[in-house]
Amino acid sequence: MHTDKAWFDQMEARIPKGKVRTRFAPSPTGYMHVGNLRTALYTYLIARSLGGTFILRIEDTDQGRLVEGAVDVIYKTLENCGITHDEGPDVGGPVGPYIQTERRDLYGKYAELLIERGGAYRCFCGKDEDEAQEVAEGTTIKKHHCGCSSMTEEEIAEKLATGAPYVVRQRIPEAGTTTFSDMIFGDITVPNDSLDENVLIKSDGLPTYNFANVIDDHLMGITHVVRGTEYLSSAPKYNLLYQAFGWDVPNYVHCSPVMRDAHNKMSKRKGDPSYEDLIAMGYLSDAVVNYVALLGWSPGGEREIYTLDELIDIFKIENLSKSPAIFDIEKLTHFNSEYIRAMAPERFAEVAEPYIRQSVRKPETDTAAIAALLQQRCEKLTDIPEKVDFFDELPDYDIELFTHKKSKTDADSSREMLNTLLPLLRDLPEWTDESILALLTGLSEKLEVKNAKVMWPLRIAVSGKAVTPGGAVEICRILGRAETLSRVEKALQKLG
RNA sequence: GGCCCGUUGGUCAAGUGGUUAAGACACCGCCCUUUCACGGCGGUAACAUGGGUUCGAGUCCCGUACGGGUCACCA
Repeated sequence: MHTDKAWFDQMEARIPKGKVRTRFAPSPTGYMHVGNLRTALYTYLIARSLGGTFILRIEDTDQGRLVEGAVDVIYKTLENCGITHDEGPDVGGPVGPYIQTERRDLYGKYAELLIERGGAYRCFCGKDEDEAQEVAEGTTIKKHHCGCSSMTEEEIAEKLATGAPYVVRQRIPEAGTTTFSDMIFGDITVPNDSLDENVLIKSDGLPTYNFANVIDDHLMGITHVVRGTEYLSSAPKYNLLYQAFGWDVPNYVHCSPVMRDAHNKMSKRKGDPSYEDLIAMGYLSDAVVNYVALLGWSPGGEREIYTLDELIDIFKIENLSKSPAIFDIEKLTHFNSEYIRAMAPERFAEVAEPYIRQSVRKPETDTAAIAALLQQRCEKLTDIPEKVDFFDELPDYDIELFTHKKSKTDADSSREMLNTLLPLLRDLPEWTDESILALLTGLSEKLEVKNAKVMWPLRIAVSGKAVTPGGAVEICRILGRAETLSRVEKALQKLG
């Protein structure tokens, strides 16, 4: 069994050189965790800010966890977030394929090469023999240790001839230390005897993450390997692998996790929202991206609101934080309301429309006018239906609402005011914001009372709610004259 | 348990030997106001801990505590 040098040279020749190349390599689970999204974002920002190439690779070597349609979720999420890839399964590229299961033949060949170079060996021990490893208090974990690593050529050939199943394991030097360098954490040195000789190729012939990652990152010319800190302790082993192949070691960027609280990572299983969940909860994609960028990274100034392109301009790897960050939905909500308020009114009307229509079904109602009232006073799109439901139907309200200390109103004063108002509204020549406002302020001046004294009862009468988007004037305008008069009459009946 | 990493207000965080230790969210108060908001102004609140080094330490070193990661034919 010997390796084909020409073929390896050909693979090497495909690798683009001289440019920063990063990759986002999710495994297709069917949804995008917030932590994953952030990793994708940082990976993208590193590439873009350094004028490099951003690649999407799908890591689906775990056959037990395949999910239908999961890859589409990844495409869709990245697209919605504006995180565009230059190479990937859908757009192709010079170093494809970009799906690991489609690369399966590669790994075996590189495993052979590694064995030749002394960086790995075939291990014929069954799975069972390894299961003694219990991670319990007070127990010392014994590393994998078997005689396979020192079998002679003849013994190996003999085993292979019998068709015995085997795995390929990494060979780790027994003594000494290994040092790797991370762009966030700096140099980290570990004793080699703390490193286990992990499986690189499983008995089904597919590679483990440990191996596939190194091979793919190298063959794809990845210059900056961005991933979570859960891989920090495996990094020395990856370094040893690169060294055994004689390859350049990439820059490592290990990002700390996004936490749900001080002790636990965000997780779908524990009910934490994924990206899709947040969108369904009424958050804007741009706001989510902006907020997530600032979880574990800070540009240093006082500004917090940045577009994706602005993030590209100011992103620096050294501003990434070493410690975990807790996801705070309250702060996301704040970002979201900032984004909503900053939208062009027409654009907001567009995105708000379906939410308004959830509770405002009368076709004649001017939803754009309602949107205008809403824009400055909603934090999430999902706040909308509840805020505007009174436009369709006057709720059954308590006359206690007419009592408002600050406006100096109560049921009696409101009855009196509405009685005065009814004919004036009926006879108002024009039905516009300006004319209604003029009527109401004119009346308060004439009666020498605060505006609120006339506004409050009218707003309650037409909305039946203590809190509304917009005041009496706007609500009357949108309801139209007939509906306004009818609601004022109803109020007068209630008030006796 | 071994190895590795981390620790500035409730949360996100700035800070790279000399600061009254920024800013944001949340919270509280005041102002504005046709409700609620928005907005404006102000306030409460932090360097885990003990030793060093230094004229001087949140910033450097060591220990301790607490937390996290990892120790799979999962990624």
